[in-house]
Amino acid sequence: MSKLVLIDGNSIAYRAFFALPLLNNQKGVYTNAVYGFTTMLLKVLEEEDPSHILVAFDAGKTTFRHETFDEYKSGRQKTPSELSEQLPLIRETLDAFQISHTELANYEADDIIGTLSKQAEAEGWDVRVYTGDKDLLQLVSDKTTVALTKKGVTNIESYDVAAIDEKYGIKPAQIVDMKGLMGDSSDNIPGVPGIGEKTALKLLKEYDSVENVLDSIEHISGKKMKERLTEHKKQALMSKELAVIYRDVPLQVAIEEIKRRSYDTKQLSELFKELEFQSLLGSIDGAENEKESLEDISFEAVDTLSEDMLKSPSALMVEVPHENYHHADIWGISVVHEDGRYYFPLEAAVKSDAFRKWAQDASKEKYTFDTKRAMVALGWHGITLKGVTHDALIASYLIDPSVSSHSVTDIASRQQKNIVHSDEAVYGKGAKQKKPEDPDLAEHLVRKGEAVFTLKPRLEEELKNNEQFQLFTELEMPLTLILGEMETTGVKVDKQQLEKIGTELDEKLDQLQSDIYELAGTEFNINSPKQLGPILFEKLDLPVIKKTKTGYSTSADVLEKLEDKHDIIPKLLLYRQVSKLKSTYIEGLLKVIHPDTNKIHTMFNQAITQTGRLSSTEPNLQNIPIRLEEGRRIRKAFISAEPGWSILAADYSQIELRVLAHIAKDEGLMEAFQKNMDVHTKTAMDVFHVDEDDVTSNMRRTAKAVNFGIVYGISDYGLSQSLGITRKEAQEFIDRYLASYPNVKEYMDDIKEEAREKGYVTTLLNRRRYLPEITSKNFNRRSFAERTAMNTPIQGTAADIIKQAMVDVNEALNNQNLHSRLLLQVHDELIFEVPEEEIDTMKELVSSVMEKTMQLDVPLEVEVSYGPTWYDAK
DNA sequence: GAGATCACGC
DNA sequence: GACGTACGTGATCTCC
Repeated sequence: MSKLVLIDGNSIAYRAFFALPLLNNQKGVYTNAVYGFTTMLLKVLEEEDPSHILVAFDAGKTTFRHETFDEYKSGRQKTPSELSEQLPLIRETLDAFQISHTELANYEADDIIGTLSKQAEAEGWDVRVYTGDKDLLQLVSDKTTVALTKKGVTNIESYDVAAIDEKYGIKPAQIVDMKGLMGDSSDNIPGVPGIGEKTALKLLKEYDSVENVLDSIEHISGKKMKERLTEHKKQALMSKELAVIYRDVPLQVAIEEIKRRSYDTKQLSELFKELEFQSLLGSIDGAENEKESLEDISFEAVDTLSEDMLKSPSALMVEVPHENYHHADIWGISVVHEDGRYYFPLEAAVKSDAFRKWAQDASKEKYTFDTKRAMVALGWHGITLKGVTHDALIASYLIDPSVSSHSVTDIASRQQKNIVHSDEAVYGKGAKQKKPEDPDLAEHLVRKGEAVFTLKPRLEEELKNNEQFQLFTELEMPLTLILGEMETTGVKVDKQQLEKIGTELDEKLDQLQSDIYELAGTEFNINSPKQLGPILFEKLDLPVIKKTKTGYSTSADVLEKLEDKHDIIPKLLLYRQVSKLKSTYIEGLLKVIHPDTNKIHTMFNQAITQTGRLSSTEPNLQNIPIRLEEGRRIRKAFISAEPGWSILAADYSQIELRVLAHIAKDEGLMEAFQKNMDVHTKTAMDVFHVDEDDVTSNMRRTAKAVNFGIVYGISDYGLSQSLGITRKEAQEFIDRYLASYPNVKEYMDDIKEEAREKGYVTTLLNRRRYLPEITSKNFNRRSFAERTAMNTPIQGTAADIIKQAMVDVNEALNNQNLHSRLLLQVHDELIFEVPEEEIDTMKELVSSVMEKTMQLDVPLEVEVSYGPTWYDAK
């Protein structure tokens, strides 16, 4: 059975362009529409598996419709140049896919599609049309269906005859009559003034067509309506005519010629590389097997190491293929320096005194990619890696934190050095990942080493150009080692304690579950929003507050609004809270207790966030509950590894707002900190113009939310959500805030201007974040970029400070030969384990080092607390 | 395996 | 006509 897919090229490109942020490659070529178009194309090819396919484009400005109506499509906004530039690239992509595309002077893409679908139907084929334009619904028949883009590009809604009947109550052929009556503002088709979709459909249900409606004007009720129809008779007929797709276009392509061909893998992968569509490279059949040919590279694979193979400086690659490097599986090691390239298996390294000595010698310089991974994995094999002076991962991240992949391969290709295959190409991906044959693995690791070695000067040069070299060598590189030590040390957890809490939670869950079933009058999966929605909003008939794209929203903020409407609601909220604790924190944490150490070893990602903060995974120890007592108890399971030691927590008080006060040099705000006031109360005083004693709890709550908004860069919308007020009211609070703190206002304006001029913003230590969308014509994207511009220097500087504090504290611990150990960092706090006899020293030392780490115009304040468990350190 | 929804921390 | 709202991680459900 033949199946023809027809794609409305301009329409889909248009949708893709607006659905995606304005992406561009290194050369500054915009690619978002091409990307969106291509993802849709890949999905269509896979899902439809068509035998024939063609993409139709509009040609030129005028078509035969302009002869009927010279105002046709006039008044339309010009296509943005960022989009029209991409249309040739889309055609190029289609060529690489070997998919036919065509356009024809005097006709629109619609007409080409109409003509080919007619021909295909005559042959008895199935036809499927992809477009964002409802006009094409008129082509729907027994053989033809239309896929309309709903949201974005890949989210589509499919229309057959029944679906059109359901939605509009008319036949496909009547779509043009509908247009004739209601018109189409986007094409400047006038229709009949005063008639919209509703009225048009009502008339058509009774009279079938525009012609019949006009012939029956006297029977139609309503004086106004009669007048309108009489007066605009001609216009209605013309509008209908304009909407009719012409299905006998003199096409040059014969239908047999648009047979689907297999695509040109080489051309396509080259194009994707050029456009930097890394994620799509993998989805091209054959691309992962067919590695591009790289220039030969010579190396030695050895089983015994000698000293002359290990020089200073060398690139050192330790391949730890599994995401979690605490399990220490190492596939192989390569060393590359000026005089040679070597590959050897882990066993060779472990048994080699020469390697151990070299690796542990801080004076032997090493360049790596992801030092922490290599360091921790080697550490598990008893080798303490030292002397790393350059980490390409960290360098790449500092140069531009937004790039989606910092792999060796991608860093190399960004520097125009195609000398290393992707890991995916060599190892496969996902479940298919496997260790390749020895020579292939060896060559791959050597290539990575070669890339790291040769790219080092280029990356350093970029860092220096950005004035980030100091940030790199004196902050982030030392920090990597500290994080590695923290991860290797791990945190002791009391397994029995976790299990005990788990049992209690289970009992609660059982009780809640049966209560909920009883209140609902039925049993269902409470964890499924899809099942919960209908029960709440249909069976129990509660008011619908919010919908998601797949159904009713049942999120906590919705449920809170319904709290006193039904007894089931508080039970649900509690159920959610308890089951989150059980699954994420009890079961999740028990799962990641390392069998060898009985501790939890998280991994801090130092190269992921856009602001410079760290993140934590497997498990995430930066989101252990604290707000609600029920969850806070989880912290009782976090204990010190040594008997009698304590957990000590030191947190910066209001660090972001202090940073803001410093950056903006705002007197009102600075006063709050210089006098050590409660900052939210102070904000309430300034915003509401009242004395301290007259600040109500509600005023303070509002002020706190506004401060929160400032720190996290939320919008008026975000603030309105958190305070449960209207957007307008939220904006008023923001305006009052800025009026109270004029220098903050000035800072906000200046930083936006700076972002527009430079294209990026920086933190106190020159961390950088690019904001290309700050000049976007799209209001939402531009606004988002502006909020980011205001927020990133604040949050990023706070991140700089605590990172610097970690380096300083670590140095102090070493200098004073203390046994206390840094365990965790949670954005504004540091967690240590401390022997009894060092408690007093540490209380003093940690707070003074943290407070002195950076000299701001306002004092930094640190609060220290400690106890036998993390819970008690409050 | 991917995407949607929900929830936790800062 | 577009359209989505601080970030990052993780669990579960659902559909393919």
